[in-house]
This record gives sequence, C-alpha cells and structure tokens, in this order.
Amino acid sequence: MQGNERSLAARAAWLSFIGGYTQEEIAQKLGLSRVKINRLIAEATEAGLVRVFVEGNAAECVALESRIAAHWQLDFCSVSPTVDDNALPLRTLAAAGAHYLHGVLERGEAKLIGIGHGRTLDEVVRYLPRIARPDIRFVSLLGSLTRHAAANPFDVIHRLVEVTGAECYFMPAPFFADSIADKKVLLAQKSLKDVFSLARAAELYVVGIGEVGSQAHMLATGTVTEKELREVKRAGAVGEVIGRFLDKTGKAVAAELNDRAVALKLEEIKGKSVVAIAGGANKIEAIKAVLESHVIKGLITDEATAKAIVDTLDGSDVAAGKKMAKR
Amino acid sequence: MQGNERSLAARAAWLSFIGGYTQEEIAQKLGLSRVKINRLIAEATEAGLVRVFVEGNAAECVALESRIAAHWQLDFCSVSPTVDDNALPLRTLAAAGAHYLHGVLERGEAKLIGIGHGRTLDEVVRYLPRIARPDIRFVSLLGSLTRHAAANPFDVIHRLVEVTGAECYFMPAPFFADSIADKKVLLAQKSLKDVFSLARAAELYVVGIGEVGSQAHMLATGTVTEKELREVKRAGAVGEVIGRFLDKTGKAVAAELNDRAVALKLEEIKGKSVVAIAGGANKIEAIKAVLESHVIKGLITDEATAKAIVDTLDGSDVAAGKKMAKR
DNA sequence: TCTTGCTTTGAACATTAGTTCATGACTCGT
DNA sequence: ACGAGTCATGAACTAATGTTCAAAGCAAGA
Repeated sequence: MQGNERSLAARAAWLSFIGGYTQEEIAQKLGLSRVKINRLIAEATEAGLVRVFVEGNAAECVALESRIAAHWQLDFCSVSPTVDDNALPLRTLAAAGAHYLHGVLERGEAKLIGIGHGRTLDEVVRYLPRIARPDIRFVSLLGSLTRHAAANPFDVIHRLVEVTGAECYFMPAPFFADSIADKKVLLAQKSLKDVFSLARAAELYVVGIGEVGSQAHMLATGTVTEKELREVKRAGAVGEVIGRFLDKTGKAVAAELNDRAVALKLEEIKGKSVVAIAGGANKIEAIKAVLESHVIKGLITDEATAKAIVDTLDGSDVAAGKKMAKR
Repeated sequence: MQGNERSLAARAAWLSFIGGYTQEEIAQKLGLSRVKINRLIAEATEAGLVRVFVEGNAAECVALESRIAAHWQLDFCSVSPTVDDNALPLRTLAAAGAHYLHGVLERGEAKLIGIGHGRTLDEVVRYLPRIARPDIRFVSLLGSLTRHAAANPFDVIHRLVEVTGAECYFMPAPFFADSIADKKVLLAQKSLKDVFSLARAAELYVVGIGEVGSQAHMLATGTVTEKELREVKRAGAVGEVIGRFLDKTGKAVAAELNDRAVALKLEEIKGKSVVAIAGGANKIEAIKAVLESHVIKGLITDEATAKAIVDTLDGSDVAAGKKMAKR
C-alpha cells in the first residue's frame, strides 16, 4: 500500500472510527464502492493506524492490582484483561503500556524519561499514538545491541522519537561488554559518561522484564549466548531487568555477565519512579523477582499473569479469600 | 450504570476492541447473552471509556475538516496535506480544488457555474484535467481587469473553456468602477445586465478569498491602489470575496470601494451553493471572516491553514463530526 | 500483437452488530 | 399486600460489516 492509497485508508478509517459514519456513507462521500472502503479500513487497521484505548478496569483486575500493589508497596499497578492466548500477551501489554505512556506524555509528567529494552517495550511504543512532545527527552538505560536484531534499545527509542518529536540519547556501546575490563574502558568514554549521567537524572524509568529460560528473548536475538544464560541460571537467576539478572529474592546474582552489562546499576534507580511493563506465563518468576527487588514502583501486566503471581502468595496480607469461590 | 456494571462494560470493551473478539465470543467467555454484551460495549463507548486514535496525515485532515464544517455549518470542507512551504500553498490548493471541480464537472452536478477570481483559482483551473463538457456554462461573477494582469477573471474562465469546451460569459466591465456613478452607468448596460442575471442563476459558485495586507494579490496586480486598500483596512476589512471586503465578523465594511465593485452582491449568492478555495498563512483572518459571513457552503483549504483556523477556536464543538446518538 | 500470470474490482453471499419489542422482575407508594 | 410504573432482558428482526469468487484490468514477456 503506498502514498495515495494509504492516505485514503487513513481518511476512511477516521470517518469510520471517529466520524461514526457507516462504510456505505463513507463510500458515497469518497466516491468509492463500499467494498473498497471496507478494504481500506481493514488495511488501515492492519497497518496499525488505528489505536484503541479502553479506560477503566474490570473489577477482578482492580482486585489483582491492589493486591499486588499492597504486597510489594508499589505506587501503582495496572492489570488488564488478557486477550492473547500465546505465551506473551503482547496485545494487552502494548495497549495498556501505550495508554500509560500516552498519559504520562500528555500530562507532561516527566521531561526526561529513561527507556529500557525488550520486545514488549517495542510493542508498547509501536502502539503509542502520535503525540507532539518536542520538550521531552528520552534516554536509553543500556547499551544497544551490536548486531542487528529486533527490539533493541535503539529501535525502541527511535520509534519514540518518530512518534513524539522528542530528543533522544543512546548508549553508544554494546548491551554486554565482552569482558569486565572492556566495560571499564567503555564507561570511561566521555560520550558514554554523558549519557549515563543523563540516564541517572531521568525522572521516570520505563523498563521491560526478561525471563531466564529457553524462551528468553535475549537468547533468540543473540544478545546472550546459551552458555552465558546457563551460567547466570546456575547462579540462581530467574529474571532480568535493565541487563541485570536477579535471583528469586530480587538480588542481583553473582555472575560475570551481570558485571559486563553496560547499563545503570539497579541501586542507581532504586527509589526513583520505575515502571515495568511485562507479562506472560514464562515471566511470572521473573516478574516476582523484580518485584522482590523493590526496584520498581509500578507494574503494568495482564490479568492471567497477575493472577498467577497473586496465586503464589499466601493469604497473609489480604482479605482476598473470596476469589476462590469461582470455577 | 454503576460499579459492577461499569466493570463488566470495561472488560467487554477491552475484549472487543483490544482483543478483537466478536460479541458472541465475549458473551460466551463472560457467560452473558450477546445482546447484553452489545449493550455493555455501547455503554462503555457512550461513557467515553473508549478512545480511538487514527494515525496518518489524512486522518488529521479529516479531523480538521469536520471541525470546520461543524463550526460554520458548511455542507462540506476539504483539507489537504500542505506540501508547499511558501506562504501561498498553491500546489496543494490547485490539486485539491481541481479534484473537486473535476468531480463536479464529471458528475454534471451543475450546468451553470459562477466563477470568481484570483491567483488560487487560476492555478486550480490550470491543474484541471481536460474533460469535455460542452453542455456546461461558466459565468464570471465580477468584472475583468482592464489592464493586462495575471489571473484576472478573464484568464480563469478562458482556461476553463479551453479545458472543457464549455460556453462562458464575461462581465464586460472593470473589476472596480472608478466611481459609484460610473458603476451605475455600467450596470445599466444591457450586456452587463444579461451576464448579471445569468450569474444570479448559477447553481454553483466557485470563489477565491483575498487577504487585506501588503501581500494582497490585488495590490500586486494593480486592481486596487495602496490608498484604496488602506481605506478598507481602516474600515475594518480583513478579507475579500468576489470584490467585497469584509470585517472579522463577516460583514461588508462601509467603504466606498465596496460599492464600486462590479460584482454580484453577497446577499445574492448567500444560501446558494458557494465554494471557496483558499489557503496560506496570510489568509487565515480573511478566510475566517468569509466563514463568519456564512456566504460560503464549502471550503477547500490546506492542512496548515485549517489547523491555524481551528487553533483560534475554543474547544466548544470538539466532538464535531461525531454522529449524534439517535433518539 | 497476443498470451500469461498477477492484481483489482464489485456483486452476491455470510457473518456480525445493532434495534425493537413483548415479557417478567423489581421498586415504591399506598 | 397490591397494583402502577420502571427497568432489564433476550428472541427476533434489521442493518452493517466482512468474505468469496468470477470477471475485468493490467503489465511483462514472447
């Protein structure tokens, strides 16, 4: 679909979704057949030109939200109905995350925002509607992948720039340095130091959470090798956030890989406004680990994941006994 | 709608819009009837819980169109993406205007068409593709320039004839008479009277809009003198349409020049099908004035101009274009 | 110029969404 | 407790949307 066609598609989609006209009416207005309009709207939808947000949450989700927020002392938690049936609920997370981020941008809540990495985050940003925000700056929290791969920090932040017109800052470095010595050298670079200090100054951090398992996205993209992953796993790692692998108590594991990550240290962002967007059956342990670390202040996830997380809790800190009744 | 209901509505809307499930599927999932789901989604939409964004240049243009059309009760409004960076977006207007005019001719919507003047209109007609229409007649709405100058009504209408093979009728008179007495004499001429009555009978009027400022095209072509322009400006004029200068409320200003124009009176075309083609940074006030006069029923403009016009509006009728809920 | 294979088109059909209306459940005042 | 009115409900219907398929259009190569 090129220029003219695309423009027509956007036009038709607008008239349909915002204008509330029927396809028949639009067809007349634009002098095309109804079928053509139907196809244009389908194309526009397909191309991701149409983004829908739903405000307000289902009661069950709200219950999960408050349970999780209370248990880990979060400032906020957002749980949305799971709609995907595959392991990674990208649709839900993209919509929920984009809704959150859009709100932040719209309210101008933060002028300098740190951005993590990952497939989920990439999807979130893809779903973000265009919003002019030239006064905001985004800064990457960790090195970019050296080899080309989907959803590396560069891509995520680049798309943010496209959509908002904001300024952005990358880490001109690999995600993991080849050795601890190499990392030292990299960190000594002025260009990196500048970005690091900018990242430290961010008012809000939006991060993804990685799992440690055969499905790990980092493995698929070649960011880490199987050997490296096995190693951190042996050290007890069950999850990852901004390049740091954590054990189930939320502590960074003692593995060389953790020291080779070109990224902010967790201590540097702890206590600040950090929001994680993550979900999926494989990530339950990882998300719990990150929650345990108390690095994050907000969590955006899906209902199935939230339920799984809550189910592993004992009933100690809630009056949540009633949800058992169903089924 | 209270708590529980609202929560269900949110879930249903989420499953529908984000999940892409059919209402039937959602009904099964939630154990409710399809009709109930339909109502829940309608309620959620009604309550403004669902926000839809359509990306793309064209979508933004459509938004501007409906906003402008609603605010000034136009029958239609066409906003095209601005491509020119100079003050007068001739390319855009020419293409959009030609597209409109071509459609009118092709559909044979009007057999007798009144034509105004101006550089924009000239450009529109230059851009018009050849289309045989010997059954259509064009009639000039105002006097031709006496001295040779670009884009006088003669040229515009002459080109129309070339392109369509239509018949045409000029005003054999200057654009402005030298005095009110002279104008009387001119109007008394049989040849002029005939054209005037033809002009009054036109089914469609296509006009340009002139600005009142140092860049005014009329000044450059010598149609009006600096002194005359200064005078109407002092009387409050901010825009011009078929030789009449209007103040910002859309009323013709009290200036002698206005009474010397050899052209139809605005009252004579008001209520009829009048379409203006105009755009450009300098013309914003002029276009607003003409819109305020409610003489025109249609406007063809460019995105930048439309945005500027809309920006001066308060948010009172934002929901424009949204079809009102049926009773 | 004539295939050949691909793309685009819209009429006809299939599915999904939206509306209406009769019904019964419920509320509230007496 | 009893009726008058209100409200929610879903079967049945209508409107809108989505899909299929045969035919037309079109471009590239022989």
